[in-house]
Amino acid sequence: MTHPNGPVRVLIVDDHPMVAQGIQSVLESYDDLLIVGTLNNGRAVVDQLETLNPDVILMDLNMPEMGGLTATEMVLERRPDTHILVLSMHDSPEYISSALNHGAMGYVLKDVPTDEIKLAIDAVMRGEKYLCTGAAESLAPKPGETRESLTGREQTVLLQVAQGKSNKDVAIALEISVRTVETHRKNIKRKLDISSTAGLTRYALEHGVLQGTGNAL
Amino acid sequence: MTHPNGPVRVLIVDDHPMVAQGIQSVLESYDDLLIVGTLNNGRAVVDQLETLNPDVILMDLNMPEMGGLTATEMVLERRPDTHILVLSMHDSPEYISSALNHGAMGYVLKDVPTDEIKLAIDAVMRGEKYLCTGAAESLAPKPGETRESLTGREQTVLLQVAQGKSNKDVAIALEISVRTVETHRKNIKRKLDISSTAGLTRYALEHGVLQGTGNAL
DNA sequence: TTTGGAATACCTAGTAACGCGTAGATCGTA
DNA sequence: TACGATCTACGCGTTACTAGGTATTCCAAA
Repeated sequence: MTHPNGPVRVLIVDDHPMVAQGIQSVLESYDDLLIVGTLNNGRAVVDQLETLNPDVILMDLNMPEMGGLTATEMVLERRPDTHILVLSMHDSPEYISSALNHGAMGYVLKDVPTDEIKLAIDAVMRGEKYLCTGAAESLAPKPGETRESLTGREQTVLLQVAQGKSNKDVAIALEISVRTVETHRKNIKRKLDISSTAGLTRYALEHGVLQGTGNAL
Repeated sequence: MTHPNGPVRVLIVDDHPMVAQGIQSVLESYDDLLIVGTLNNGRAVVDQLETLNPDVILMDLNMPEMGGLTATEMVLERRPDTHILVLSMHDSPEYISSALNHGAMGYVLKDVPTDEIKLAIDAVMRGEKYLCTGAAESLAPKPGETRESLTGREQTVLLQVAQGKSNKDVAIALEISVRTVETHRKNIKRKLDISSTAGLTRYALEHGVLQGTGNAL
């Protein structure tokens, strides 16, 4: 650690100035925290990592230029003992587990009370993982609802379908037979209990399967 | 006006505490503003309108219980000279014009610099409408892209389609013939230059046609 | 080595949607 | 009143998707 007993160096990353400002004003009142900067995209984080030398990064996910997930990976490659705490509006399990898989130490929803951020920072600085209430609930397997998870190939197909491609288009793109695409699509619908293409698209949109995709229709 | 020369009474409404806190911390530095409260849903605004007596309401759109549009309408019914300034992440023309049609005096995107909020407040208090840069650009008709707008009926059909209904379902729901639904659908696709159902769904989701709809697939 | 999931592919029949086109009924307004 | 826009509706041939299946290959785990 670079801070035997000094304040925890916190970097705030969010493309919405209002959010960044809000977090900053909350954290400024704690004298064991030092805000070393606020940035608005992932690229800037990677660029200024050495200079700012943060212990904890509060990282938004959806940002222009470079998203939070990519930035998280790149930061951890360069400085593996940085503690990354993801801040996000999205509470779907796909987002949360994806963030954790990319190396984030915690996940806090933007609709939690502001002082919970301090709890999260303390936790990750102790080396613990931290999930806010909503995030933990979302990840927990629900009793009656053992959601059958999609295989990798099925997610790929779902992504394509949600982008507006026909079965034939998907078949060409993935270099497989149309029949195969039909089978995957059939299985996806069965697993998710969705009957329409519109439903598939909404699922993909709401569960982050499309993350990193452009918005072209 | 209830404030001949006193400070402007500002009410902040946002379901994300971090955003509310951020706005508050920005506005607290202006001594001609008085923050009379922060609420997290539209219902609370309507309930406490008399008590808080705000001159300006900074209103988020997407909130649980009661959204910003409904709240705006209800507030203006009760106190027509309240100035409502919408704060939103969404920059699609549908959102913006919808907000203005519901009586909002201004529209500010959440990704603008924080001090622009003060400009917006000053503007609406002078009785002017205020659109932040991104919002104004989004509303302005683009030269090469004279987006043909959807008729009311077409929006209705689009909503149904995006909810996952088949043409037949829509026909039953709207009590019209399947042929008619097909025609509307055809015209919508032509106008928006979209070829797939998935595209329609994404358009509906991203442009707020589905606002106020539950999330059931 | 056997088992099982995943990915691949095909069959059949039926239903839905698409892409052309055409056209009557309203309604507001120029 | 005549025009334009909107909403409504239909024909017809083609293509796409759906809902039941079954089956083969591959690879990893038991």
